[in-house]
Parts: sequence; structure tokens; C-alpha cells
Amino acid sequence: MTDEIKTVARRHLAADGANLSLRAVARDMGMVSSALYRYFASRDDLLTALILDGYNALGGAVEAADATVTDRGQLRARWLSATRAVRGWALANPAEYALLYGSPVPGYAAPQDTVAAAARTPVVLAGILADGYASGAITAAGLRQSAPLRSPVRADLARTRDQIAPGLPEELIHFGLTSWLQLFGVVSFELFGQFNNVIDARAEFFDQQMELMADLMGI
Amino acid sequence: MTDEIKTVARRHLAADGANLSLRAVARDMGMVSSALYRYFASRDDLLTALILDGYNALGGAVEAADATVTDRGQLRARWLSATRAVRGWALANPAEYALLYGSPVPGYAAPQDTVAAAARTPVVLAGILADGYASGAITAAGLRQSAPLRSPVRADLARTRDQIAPGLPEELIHFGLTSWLQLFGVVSFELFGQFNNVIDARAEFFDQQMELMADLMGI
DNA sequence: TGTACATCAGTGAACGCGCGTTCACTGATGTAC
DNA sequence: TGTACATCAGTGAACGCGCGTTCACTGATGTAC
Repeated sequence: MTDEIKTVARRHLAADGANLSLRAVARDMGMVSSALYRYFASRDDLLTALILDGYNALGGAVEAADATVTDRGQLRARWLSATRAVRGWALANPAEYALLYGSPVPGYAAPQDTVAAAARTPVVLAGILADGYASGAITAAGLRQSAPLRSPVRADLARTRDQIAPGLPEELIHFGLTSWLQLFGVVSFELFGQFNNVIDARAEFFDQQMELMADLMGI
Repeated sequence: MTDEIKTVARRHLAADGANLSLRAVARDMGMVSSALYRYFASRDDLLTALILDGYNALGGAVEAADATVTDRGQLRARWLSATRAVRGWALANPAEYALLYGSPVPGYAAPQDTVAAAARTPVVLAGILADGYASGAITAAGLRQSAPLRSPVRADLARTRDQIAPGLPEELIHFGLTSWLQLFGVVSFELFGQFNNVIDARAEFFDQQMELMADLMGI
């Protein structure tokens, strides 16, 4: 039942953006708006549930895409498969993507519970790096990068490394973040309309960008 | 008078996000809501004016930052100055930044008039590339990039090149877009909360990323 | 210098709509003896 | 097998609020003769 509510709510999200209306959801379900309060304590609770589901759905899609590459040593194939899954999920669920990665919803504060779910996608990407580092296919020296890391940045990277991919050099984590930003930058700009009148061949452009990142990682 | 309305509206944007309310603006100005209709035909018109102003303010800040580097051959200094201006403006005007680069406002369709204003920032960045190409400091061969461009992507890049930086090879335009995505990716993720619990040293991290892009451009 | 008129910024009431949340309630279903 | 009771999903009315937009209007200011 809560699942049905969430399904309808997701449909509304697509139409109205983050201005999700409880009453509209209830109307669509043929219920009276107060009935929803049996399942969610408030509108914010429903939003939180949708955000959590979104991170999990995206994370699951990325994990599955990575897992389709049976030869785990094929790092480039894994990278392309995983990143395409991000774009694919985002295009299929644009409103949910905007909820996760777009401008914050005014007046809504995301609870800490979402952190673990939000990390699933970065964990997959970091896993590819970590496997490459373990096998010697990726090395810090091989990265096409030259400026030395500033020490406060290094500290942030070390902390992130310990949470997500223990053992990797900070330089690799840094490049992982660069790729992560590039990945979500491309997807967000495509979804948020910044490619209008600029890039038409969007799938090809995306692949081109992701291959560039793979080249720069040396995989 | 329209300026005063826009100033108050900008203040409200900061509090309510894109759910800008005409009545709230009027209330803050000590006017009755219908009075605003003497200055703006509708709420969408006001939003459009704010978006246009935003693009122009950002573009102006970036142009000014680029212009502070008097030795025009100092490409890296110009790149860092211009990109820092983007971040600086975004941090100073987060709500307007979100209006320009965040998730689209539901039900609002941006008119074509904003295109020229929106292009000001990319034009500055492309100008740095173009100057480097003209002086021989930047070459397509020198880019740390290897995958050849797919032909539909090449066509998009050629079209963009003709509008923004005639004469540059497509490879350079491509790398310009990569840098542009990286720049706005970092700024958006910082502003939209994705760096929480990940990156604390934000100014340093930003510089690190922009230096990395400069390194990759070979400037 | 004084009167008649036009301009126009801003008013106030109204229309018709939407929202989140609360609260006492109905009425069907399941459980216990 | 039958009755009494508890559970609980969903109702319907209400509260108090907000919104964009229209429309006839007031009343001050400026202009023309």
C-alpha cells in the first residue's frame, strides 16, 4: 500500500517537479487526502521515502550494469557500462534524478539516513578503480595529472577513501571524484536543458566524455 | 521601480527557491499584489527577467575576472580567475545560480531571449582557448586525450565552434566542453549539497580541479 | 495665473483555486470467549 | 455456533492559510490652453 502511494507520487513528481502535492496523490488513488497520513507522517516523510528509493534504484541499476561485465579485469567496459547505467536511469526517471541531484527542495532537509543509499553508486565506481589498482592496471603515476594535491584536499580525500575504497592513494581518489563530477555534470546538464542548441548527439557525446575519462585513468 | 521589484524578488528566491510568490514580493514592498502587474505581465515574466539578469550578472563577473589578467598570454591565470569568478558568483547568489543551472522550474519554459546572455560565460572560456590556439600555446595534439571524435559529436562541436570560437579544431572545442562541464559540475555539486560529508576544503578542492583541467589543456 | 483634462501608479475587493494537517467518525474485518 | 469486542483503513468536514490574475476604482501629478 505504501508502495502504491510511492508509485503514484513518483508519477506526480514527473509532472510537477518537487512541488509534490499530497492531495493530488490521494486524488489519483481515489482516496481522501487525510488517508495518506496512515502511511506517511507528513509530506516530508513521503519525499524522504522517494529520495531513499531513488538512490537505491539508481545504485542498484549501476551495480547490475557493472556486474554484467563478467571479465572483471575489463575495467574500461565496466566503467562504460556503469556510467551508461547512470545516464539511462536518469533519462528514464528525470524527476527523481532532479530530486536527488538537482537544486535542493526549498524547506526540505534531507535526513542522514540517505547517506548509505546515496553512496551505492560512488562505491561501484570506486570499486572499478580499486580493482584496477589491485591488479596494477591503474597507478597513481599513470594518471594524466600533474598538480600536486593541496594538503586540506588530501585530508578530505583520505577520509573519503577510508569510507569507500580503503587502501587507494589519494591521487586515485581525486581522479575518481573528477570522473564522478564529469559523469554527473554531463547527465545533469543534459537533463536540465543546458545542452539545448549545443549538443544534439547526446548518447554519443556522453560516451565520448566517458571514454575520455577512461583514457585519462589509463584503462 | 522594476529594478526594485527584481531586487526584492531575488531576496525571496533565496528563501523559497523557485517557488517565487508575486504576493510575497508585493507584500515586502508594501504594495498590493495587483500593483506588480503594471511592471510585469505575469509571474513567468518576472522569472524570465530574473533569469536574464542572472546570466548577465554571472557573465559580467566572469568577463571582469578574465580582464583582470593584464598579460593576456597568461592563460592559466586567466582560466583560474574566470572559473573562480563562476564559483564566487554562485556562492554569493545561490538561489539565482539554482534558477539558471539547477533543475528546471516546473511549468516554466525559458524563452529564447536568454540564449545570448547565457552564452557570455562560455564565450569567455572559449576566448581563453582561442587565444592559446592563436599563439600556439594550445594545440589539439597537445591535449591529453586520445579517443577520436565520433562524427555526430564532431558535427555538434563544429556548430558550436562556429557560434562561439570560429577557427578552433573540434578537439579543442570538445575539451572546452569537458572543462565547462567540470567547472559547473563542481560548483553545482558544492551548492546542491553533494559535497556534504565528502569535501570540506571546498575552495581548495575547486582550485585543485580547475588546475587539473588547466594541466590537461596544457596551459 | 487659473482651469480642464489626461495620464497613470497604485488600491481593494473578488474569483476560483490549491495546499498540509487535524479530528471525530464510520463501518468492515478479524479475534476471543 | 454465536455474540461482544477490538482493530484499523478510510471518510468527510473543517481550519487557516496561500496563490495568480482581473477589474473597476481613486487620487495625485503633470500638461495644454
